[in-house]
Amino acid sequence: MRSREIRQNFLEFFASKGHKIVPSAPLVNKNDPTLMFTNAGMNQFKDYFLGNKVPDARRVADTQKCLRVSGKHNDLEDVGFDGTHHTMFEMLGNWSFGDYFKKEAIEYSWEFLTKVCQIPKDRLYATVFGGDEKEGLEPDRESLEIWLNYLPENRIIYGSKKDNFWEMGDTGPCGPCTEIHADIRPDSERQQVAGETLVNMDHPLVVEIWNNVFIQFNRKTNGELENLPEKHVDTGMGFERLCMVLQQKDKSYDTDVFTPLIDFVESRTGIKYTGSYNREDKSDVATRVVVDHIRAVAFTIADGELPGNSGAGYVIRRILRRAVRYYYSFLGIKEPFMYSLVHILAQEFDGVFPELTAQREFVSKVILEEEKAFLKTLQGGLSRLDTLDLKDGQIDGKTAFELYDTYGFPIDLTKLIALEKGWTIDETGFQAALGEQKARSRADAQKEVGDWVELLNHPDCEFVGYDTCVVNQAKITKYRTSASKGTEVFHIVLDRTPFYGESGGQVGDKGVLISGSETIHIIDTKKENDLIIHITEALPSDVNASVVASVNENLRNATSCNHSAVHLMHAALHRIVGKHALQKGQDVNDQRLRFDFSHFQKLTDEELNAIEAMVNDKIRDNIVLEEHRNMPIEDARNLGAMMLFGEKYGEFVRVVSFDQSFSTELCGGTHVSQTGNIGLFKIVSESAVAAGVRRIEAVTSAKAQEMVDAQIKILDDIKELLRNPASPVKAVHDMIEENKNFRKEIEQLQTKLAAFLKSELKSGFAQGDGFSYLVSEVNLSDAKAVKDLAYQLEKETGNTVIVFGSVNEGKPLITVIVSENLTARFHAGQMVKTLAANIKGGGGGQPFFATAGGSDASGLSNALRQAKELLTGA
RNA sequence: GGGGAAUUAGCUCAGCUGGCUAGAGCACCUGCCUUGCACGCAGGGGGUCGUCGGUUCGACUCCGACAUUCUCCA
Repeated sequence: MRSREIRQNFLEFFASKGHKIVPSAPLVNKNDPTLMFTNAGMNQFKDYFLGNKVPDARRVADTQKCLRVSGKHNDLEDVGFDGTHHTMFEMLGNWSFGDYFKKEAIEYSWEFLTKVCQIPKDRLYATVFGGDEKEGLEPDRESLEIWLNYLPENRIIYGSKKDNFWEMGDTGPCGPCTEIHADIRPDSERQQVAGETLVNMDHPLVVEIWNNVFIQFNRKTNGELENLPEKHVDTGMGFERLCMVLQQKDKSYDTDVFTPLIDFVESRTGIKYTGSYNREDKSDVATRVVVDHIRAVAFTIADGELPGNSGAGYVIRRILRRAVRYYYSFLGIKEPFMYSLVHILAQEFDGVFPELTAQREFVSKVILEEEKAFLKTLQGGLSRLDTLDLKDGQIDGKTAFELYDTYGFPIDLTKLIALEKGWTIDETGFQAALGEQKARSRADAQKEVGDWVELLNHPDCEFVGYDTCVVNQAKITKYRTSASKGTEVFHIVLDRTPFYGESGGQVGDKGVLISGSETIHIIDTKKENDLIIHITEALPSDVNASVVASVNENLRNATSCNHSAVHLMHAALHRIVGKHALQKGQDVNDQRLRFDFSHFQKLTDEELNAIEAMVNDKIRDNIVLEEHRNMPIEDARNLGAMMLFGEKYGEFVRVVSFDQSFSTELCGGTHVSQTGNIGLFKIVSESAVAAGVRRIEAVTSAKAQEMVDAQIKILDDIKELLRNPASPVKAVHDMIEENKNFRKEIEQLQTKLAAFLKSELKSGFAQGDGFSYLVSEVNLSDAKAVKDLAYQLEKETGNTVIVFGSVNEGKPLITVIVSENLTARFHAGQMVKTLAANIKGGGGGQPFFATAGGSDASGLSNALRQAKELLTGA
């Protein structure tokens, strides 16, 4: 059975059981600070289990893209060495939110695996929770009883709390789970060793394929468990592993999920993939790394996360670079390669995850540019290694770390090259240096967030800021402290608030809380999931009193102008440069707007002018904002609202349009009530932020006017300086020409003057003992000119010593030059030091040329006299 | 967010512990020789040494701030 068919069967099966099939959530998690990437199927349903949100459907199923490359689950460094670990994988899952429970869940699993997938029943085993005395938990007899309808008792195994009791965190929803394991060993082996003895024993061919979690308890802060009013089912089945079982392979890389990619790598490198898991068979390891990593990288980029040097972007960069290191070292590829796999991947996932097909060119280009950049760093590191001067054939830890830390040269490559050259590496030293670096970063990132102090049991925080900037009777529902780097701030949550929490690229509001006669400043507002957190430097003295919450309207209005302008500009971009110019990020505050979008060339001046003109047209049209707070997502889609890849949208969305036929977007931000409020829109700059991504920065309203005024002022000032010429441009142009000519003339005059000065000085040479010398005051104000003159005279005369005294801005300067053949007799540096005493100064230089400066110009004549004495030996 | 590094001619880079009036290769221009795949030879043009301060007799070089880029960590 082809993998595509397996996935399809799963979704169709659960649809036939009344499940709603939902799309996969994006890989990158934007709202949950505790989770960088989606790492399990249930992530997007977390709020349903926590009771923060009511689900739209009680039965749901999907295939979820997951990434396990950071945090608790980090499989990155294992990938390539075995046949089961992957950075990105798909998790098939079905869910019941307070609907069906154990009986149906087990029944569906059994029916799907044995009827739809046709797995022989005698190859399946189940584990159920065996109870835990410490917790006072009974064994899960209910599940056991249900299983006995399908499996003989000897193939049902009791598991420990570790394997069969699932908890989301230290507190919250939890419950027992039942796992289904498949034994895919050959019959001969199965006859010798009973499968039930191998379950959960890390046998590569007796594997867990499906976990059904039954959420029935809530773990309270004091550790007690209480029964939940509604019971839920949460299941997860690794798609690649299921394919492995159904395609009768013992490694996921041998399934058709990976073989098209492996075939392509083989055809490009000419190196045959032998499927060996011996660590020494490097090309096989490298092939697996490449075909695994391209999936993680391509899908994350398609979900809107670009390679970068912090956060999720940095993780992507590291995965891609790991792949490059492997193909570079073990597949003999020295040029960008990963990008060429994108089209195969897009083809394989066409119709499953449309975001990749739709952005194939973009994703490929981003990867190509990133590969180019890294191959360049590799080259730099290689040449640096080449010039390394080694004592006793060892690269010390500090050097290895410097290569890695500063120049980005991976340590494993350093090791490899060292090995080839017969060198060793001080690895302890390297690890020590790395440890120091980590400690430093951790110490800095140290942020202590206190526990919430709950004042009111009020789970929701109602946002009323679309309609008003003031709430008169708000109550504080909870607060906590947060300290970082010595400064302490407070996080306050209100039952109702007009404050917009930073999200969707729009800054959080600032303003005040007024409690009686006290005024507390809100310095920022942030969002954590659906919680709006007001950040203050102080708490009101009575936290139980109701407060007036008031947003700084000037800042808010300026921000709204910029946000609405972004929408108009996004729409204008689509009309002027094309539909491919999709939003890749935005940053809107009261000062300016910044908009990143996918586009492959620099925007021309004409395009920028056209965009600016179109936006200003729409501003003058004074289009009234049309806002739908709760529109079903299907209706929004039918309206043609712009939807972004990498955003997770709920069933009901907020739709913001300025003339439905012009700009309609899903958006949670604040906007002007009519476009005329924006006043004026001016583009400030256009630049590149990453491969295939351009950025426009612009200003609106008062800021735009300020900018225009400032520019006009500059022009007025220039005109005035030029005495209001008919054409200032021509006037400046003429001036530049004139200036150029003057310059040439001055240069010519200077050379003439120097020649004159030189010929005059030449007659002043005196004869010493076997050499000539010249001691003279010269009237040149520029130290460089004196130096030039001295050099030239020395060159033309030869076998000579020249001493010049000059005054530059009231400060005396002595310059001494000695012909190379005389430096044994007269050391310019020594001489100038002696002479400098006369002018209360000091100096030095080389044996043949030296200068000295001082503070007493009146001593210059003495200095020159002394110079003559020195030269004549008097 | 924190650490490290880089910024010198159109491009790629050298310039060590301050002082050899800032260099190389490629590219460009002129001339010669030749017309065989990076031709050769001779000559030449081109640099506010990222920006702004400071230390010093003297700063590409040392110190500080800023900007941009690279890189590692969180």
